[in-house]
Amino acid sequence: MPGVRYDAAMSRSRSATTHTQDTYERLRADLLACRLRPGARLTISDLCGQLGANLSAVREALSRLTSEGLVVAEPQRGFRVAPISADELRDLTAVRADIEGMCLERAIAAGDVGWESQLVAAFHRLSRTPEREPADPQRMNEAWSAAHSAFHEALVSACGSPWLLRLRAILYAQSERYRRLSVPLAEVARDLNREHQAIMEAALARDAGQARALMARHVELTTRVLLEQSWPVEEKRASGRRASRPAKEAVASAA
Amino acid sequence: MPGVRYDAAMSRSRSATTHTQDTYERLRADLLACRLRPGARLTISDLCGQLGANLSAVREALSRLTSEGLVVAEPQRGFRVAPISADELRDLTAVRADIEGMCLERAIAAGDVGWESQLVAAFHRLSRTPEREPADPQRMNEAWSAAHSAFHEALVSACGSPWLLRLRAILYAQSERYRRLSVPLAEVARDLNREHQAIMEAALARDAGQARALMARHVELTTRVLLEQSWPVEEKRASGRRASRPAKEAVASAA
DNA sequence: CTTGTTAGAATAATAGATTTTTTGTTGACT
DNA sequence: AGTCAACAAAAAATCTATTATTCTAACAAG
Repeated sequence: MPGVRYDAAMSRSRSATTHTQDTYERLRADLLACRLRPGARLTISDLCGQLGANLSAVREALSRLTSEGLVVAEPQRGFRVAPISADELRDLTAVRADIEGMCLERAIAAGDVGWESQLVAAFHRLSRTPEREPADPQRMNEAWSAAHSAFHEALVSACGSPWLLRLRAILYAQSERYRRLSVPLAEVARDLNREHQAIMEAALARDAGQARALMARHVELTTRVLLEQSWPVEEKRASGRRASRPAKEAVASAA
Repeated sequence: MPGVRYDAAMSRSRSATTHTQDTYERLRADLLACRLRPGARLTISDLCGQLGANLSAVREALSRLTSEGLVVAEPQRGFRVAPISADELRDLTAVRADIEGMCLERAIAAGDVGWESQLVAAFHRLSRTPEREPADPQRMNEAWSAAHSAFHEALVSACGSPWLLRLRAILYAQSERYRRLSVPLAEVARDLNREHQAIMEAALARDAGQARALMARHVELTTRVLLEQSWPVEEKRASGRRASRPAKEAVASAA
């Protein structure tokens, strides 16, 4: 009787992932997209409702996010979304420019034709994806965000050092939150495609110095845009709401 | 009646920290000291018994350690101590040499006399602490380990970049596991005090180039010692035990 | 003797209930 | 009026029970 094999296949496909893992990924996406606002209190029971998960799952997911620096835990007072600040942004940008540069240099030294091809493909996809939601130009297009991440990953994928790539990934995720906040601000002004293309061409030409310089400028430009806006992203504490919403500080995607 | 204030003070002192936090710290210490061996299966219920904690606390602690790369989670199969390998050690060492160098360079540029004093103090303590347990020279002295960590932290504390220091801390912790494994191997052969002193003196002399070079050599030496030992740290799988112990792969401190 | 199957035991994942701690509010007192 | 303590409501932390999955090993068939 082949019934058993069938059952096994079903159960395996049913739980390729675990409930906690799911919750973690959704929370992480909400954090990176700033749908959960920096500094906001994260009430476990609310999150359970919004994500359809239970206490344990949410708590575990938040614990993981704590070590990633996207959430902060305060001993008997629960979790908050990690705050942001101009100082941190400056620091983060400087460090990220260095680390991305190191990765890029190694990738340029070690990359083969497979790396080149994937890079070209990632650039093509990115350049053909609109940066903002066609319906609402204030909002970033999720597909663009994914393509942008994939392009930067392709650039450094031949780096050869798992640890360097891991550090890079941490910094990229942190920067993503700030990038999201800058989107509603800088309307146009900037030709991102040209910047990306220049970095790619320097990389393909194996000009490590030029590639690093362009990458550093690319990373720093987003930061400058955000810092020049008189820093409008501070957490507003206890400001009287206009009664249009309940007293939720944070609004997740899964409501 | 002042009874209330008294109660409040008591309850506050009773729970300066949370149970989960405790569990996390103890597990982390066990991991860094390799009392939990790389690759070993981490059975939640066993850990509960050894640490006197409950499921949730252990699970949360393990989740945090997962993002730190000290533990790996396998979807429906629980947690394992993160494995080690010669390849990873080589990578880790190279990256850590770079990052420590960057931190050191910045600290040398920015450090004031307070930094110098703390560095001298940390070196003094380290140099007066025996590296190995006097009773059992195969085992590393915990106090030395703490002093070593404090010395390296003092070296870079004036770095001025929280993110760079954070990356450094991740890499330092990872290296600590390998360092522990190398202790029973390299009997003497090496004058660590002299190495540390040389780095300190270069730093105090504000010779960034020299300090970086010495730091890199320092980091790489431990690695070389370990790699030259024909890599004796692989996880032994399912080798028949001599029946002296139960089938526990991992033995924690709190048994 | 090897390979594959299956029942049972062990363990991980999930869910929910209970206990502490914090927080916000009311009311007494200066 | 303003300050401080007691109380009540909310939320976090802890603990326990239940369900689902994996692992072990015994057993049957080739």
